[in-house]
Amino acid sequence: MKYWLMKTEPNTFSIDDLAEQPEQITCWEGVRNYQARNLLRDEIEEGDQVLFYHSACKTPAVVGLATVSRGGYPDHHAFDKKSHYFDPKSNPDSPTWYMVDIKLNKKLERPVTLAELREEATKARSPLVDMVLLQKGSRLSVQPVSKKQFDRVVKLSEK
DNA sequence: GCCAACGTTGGC
DNA sequence: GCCAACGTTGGC
Repeated sequence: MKYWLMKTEPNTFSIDDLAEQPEQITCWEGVRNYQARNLLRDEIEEGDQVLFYHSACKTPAVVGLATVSRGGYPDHHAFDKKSHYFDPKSNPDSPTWYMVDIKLNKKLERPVTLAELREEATKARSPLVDMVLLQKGSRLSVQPVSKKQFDRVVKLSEK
């Protein structure tokens, strides 16, 4: 089993929006970055665990936990001319873009803010020192997280 | 709203 | 293949 962090802008799709989906499942469509695409297509599998992160908002934070309920499959929104995510490069015979489905596990009792993660990362031997999210200039919207990092974030949410 | 960092595009 | 211009991300 692997661990991931996925970013979303709460104005577009928040943890509460996920909670309102049927079966609390959503497809993670619209990722249009090749590095993230490769993860979605090749690495992320059913059963993997996800940190659900709110970005580009007042208080950026990990706000929930989710489970991958379906591994990588073509993002059909790219084929739909009417979709905001339409991309003429992609076609059903040779899809450029992929997505996964995730299911809400739980909303964290207490969000773990970016500021808190940064502070935690300054501590000696913290597993968060090399967390991708905290690297300068890192903007990858789907990123790997180690088990230790995942567990530490969960623990911080229980404080 | 500002702006640094990064990714993509396209001319040459 | 280089690189300038442009677009996007995302923290602050």
